Amino acid sequence: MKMSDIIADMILDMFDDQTSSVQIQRNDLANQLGCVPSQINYVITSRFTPEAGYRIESRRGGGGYILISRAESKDNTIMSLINSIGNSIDERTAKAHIINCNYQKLISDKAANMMLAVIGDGNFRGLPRETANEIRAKQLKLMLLAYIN
Amino acid sequence: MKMSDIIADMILDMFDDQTSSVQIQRNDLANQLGCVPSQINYVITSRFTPEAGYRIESRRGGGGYILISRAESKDNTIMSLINSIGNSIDERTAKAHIINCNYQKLISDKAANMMLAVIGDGNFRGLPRETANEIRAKQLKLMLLAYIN
DNA sequence: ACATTGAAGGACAAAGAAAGTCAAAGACTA
DNA sequence: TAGTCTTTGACTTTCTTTGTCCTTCAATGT
Repeated sequence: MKMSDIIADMILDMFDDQTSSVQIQRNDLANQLGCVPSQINYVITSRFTPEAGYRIESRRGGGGYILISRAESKDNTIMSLINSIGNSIDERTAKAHIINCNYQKLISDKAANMMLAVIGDGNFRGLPRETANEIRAKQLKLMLLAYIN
Repeated sequence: MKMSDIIADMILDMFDDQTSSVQIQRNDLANQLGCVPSQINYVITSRFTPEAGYRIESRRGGGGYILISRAESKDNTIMSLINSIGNSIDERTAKAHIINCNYQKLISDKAANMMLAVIGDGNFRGLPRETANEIRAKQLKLMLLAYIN
């Protein structure tokens, strides 16, 4: 079996029905499994993606950690929205999605306002349209994910 | 748990709903917790910052002390944080502000996670650093503003 | 008043502890 | 065999801990 799969399984096993997040020590885990630390990063970036419903946080330095949280939301409406957003989205479409989610009570007013603030074209003034659309897509997906976590 | 976090929690616990300021004896506290005195300074400068709504006063010599006072209103604190952010901010600083706000209970976990998701460097990959910093600053300010409205 | 002394706190740098990045090399697969 | 996925390792960045030396202040004795 591939090392990457072993690592991924290991992490997956740490989630149980109760907990929706898992904390690991990168070096410890690497040591325990006999791989180099950076392979943990590889597994995380290739398998524990936003599209798969995972959010990553980390801290360096003494007592550092990597925290992997998964979306625990029953309604997967938002998850499928996340997956439907490609790697680029324009302001109009993004706005429509947000307003729609809010209208359906999937996200709160406050969250919707924060999202709208972020995806506004004004923030990307000066950038090529396509670049802006790509950044917007990444950010929107991550925000939605953070919201349902 | 990290010593720094223990110290920060200890100080936070000394605030109650009534009192908006806390006085400590650096050496006593260090002794009590089993760390070196200068670590108290580290915690204060890294966690109890003006941006997070704290003001520090101190006195040396016999009977010296450190006085930590916090701002009364959460919204005011966030407003002054917004004002302290210029038109450019790097990931590290933005992250520190967000984590701090969350730590001080100025913003919810969910909001903090959404903000962290947005300001992450990964979203801006490929852009010149300064361009990314400018976009990040705009977005962070707008999000904070959306949060308190 | 003045000098001395000891009790604080401050500043800063070095060492230590994690995690992140990136690119090159190797292995697999269509 | 081209293209993708994995593995590895060297180097970087960030955060924390520790220690040493410096400055300030109050009390005290002359």
